[in-house]
Amino acid sequence: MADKAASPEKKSWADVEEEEEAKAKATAAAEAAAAAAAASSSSSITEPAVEEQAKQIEALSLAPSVDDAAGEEGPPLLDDSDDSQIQAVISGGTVYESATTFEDLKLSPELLKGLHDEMGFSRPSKIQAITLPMILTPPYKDLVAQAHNGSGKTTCFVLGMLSRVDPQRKIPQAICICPTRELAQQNKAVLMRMGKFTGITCACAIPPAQKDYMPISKMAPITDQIVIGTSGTLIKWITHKKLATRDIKILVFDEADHMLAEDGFRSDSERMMRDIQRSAGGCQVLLFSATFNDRVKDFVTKVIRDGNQIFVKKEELTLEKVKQYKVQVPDESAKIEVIRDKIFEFGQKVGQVIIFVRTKQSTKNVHNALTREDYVCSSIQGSLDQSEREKIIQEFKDGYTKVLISTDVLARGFDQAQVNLVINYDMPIKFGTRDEPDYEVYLHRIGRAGRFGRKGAVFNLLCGQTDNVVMKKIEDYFQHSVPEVRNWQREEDFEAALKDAGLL
DNA sequence: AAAAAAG
Repeated sequence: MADKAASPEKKSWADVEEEEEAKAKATAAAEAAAAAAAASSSSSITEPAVEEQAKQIEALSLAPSVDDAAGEEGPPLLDDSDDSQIQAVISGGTVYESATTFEDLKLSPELLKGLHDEMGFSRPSKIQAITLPMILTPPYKDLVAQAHNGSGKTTCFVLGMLSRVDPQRKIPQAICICPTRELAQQNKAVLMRMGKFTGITCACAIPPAQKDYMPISKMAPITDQIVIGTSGTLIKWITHKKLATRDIKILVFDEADHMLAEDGFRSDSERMMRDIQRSAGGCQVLLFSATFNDRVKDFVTKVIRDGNQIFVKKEELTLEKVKQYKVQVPDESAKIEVIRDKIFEFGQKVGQVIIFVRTKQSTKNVHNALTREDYVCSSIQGSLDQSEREKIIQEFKDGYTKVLISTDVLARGFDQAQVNLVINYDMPIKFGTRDEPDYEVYLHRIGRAGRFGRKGAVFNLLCGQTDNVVMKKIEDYFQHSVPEVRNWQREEDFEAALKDAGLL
């Protein structure tokens, strides 16, 4: 309680790094909106005390989510003292105390040690404070939770899995499904660090590299308590009885909107859910993502009927600290020129860069075009052999390569704090359309910069009329106007943009 | 016109 009053700057995991300007103010405001959404989405408020709390939360949502410099009029800035008014969030008639500290959550000493000593987290982030009690309190209701990119969702479900697993029993008790192998591996790495002192083990269910191929019949049954993987391999392990599902207590869908989208992994996900629910009975389902479009949200709320729900309005979803820009270029070769001669000039000084392209072939083309003796670039896409994918990711995470060209394989979830510049070489388009943006992919891509409230910049390279139509639709959708870099040939214009973003 | 996973 005492530290609550004396915390003008929010000491959470956002500031593990040295940046003191990463005060996570934007995150706090945005997450309050999440809490408000949670309160308003619950229809059955009965207890008066609860109702009052819900009103407080609702009131918070009226505060602007803009911080400094935005210059918009309106009520005063939502800061941490207001923020601390959030004590409980209710949903479906169950009351949950929001957690102020990890200690409030009655986590095991081993887990607390992992959080503090290994991860360096001092306090839960907002989404963690709200969802962890929901995840960890009986009757272990299902949960669908939306929160901003880089706000700490992974910790929510990793802690959930680690807490609900019995370390003494050497059988699978928790499963996490991810859309890409990279994300599965990353989540496993986080879980292993956080659970370092628990003795809990974890298997990664992704296809092996060519050189490690082994027929499934020769594979030993899984004895790890937790399995994290991609849908195809998980299903394969289950159908070949290498992964027993009867003791699964918790099933997590990371990037859940994509895992449940019709043009995503819905059929695989439904099959997993059906099989596990059938063999394990009442297993808790957790759905996490930064995005849930109306279509998916509609479907999800039908699937998770009796669960807790937290949603964020799409207008409040863009990260304040990640400045977006558009750059008009005459043709494709100008895109290369801009990246090489303008953006790299400054971008390289600043941190790491991810360049998103639409097709696998483009990763190679752009890679070749950008390769010069003084720039170390690498590129990744899903057709590479697994060992190659791992090597490229490792080199990037180690900071050996500064510029990574990627398809949307890395659009979601990929977490590298040093990435503060994202370039949309191609704009994300819904498959089968010419000028219909994929809003969710756009948001996820730009979320690769600005992890945990850090500053970042995005350059959208626009060439031709359809690109402009797409950009305009994106601005309208998120109700966020994107300024233009005036002249693609002027280095000073890019310098100004990066300065404005706080990167220079 | 096609990212992603996997058979």
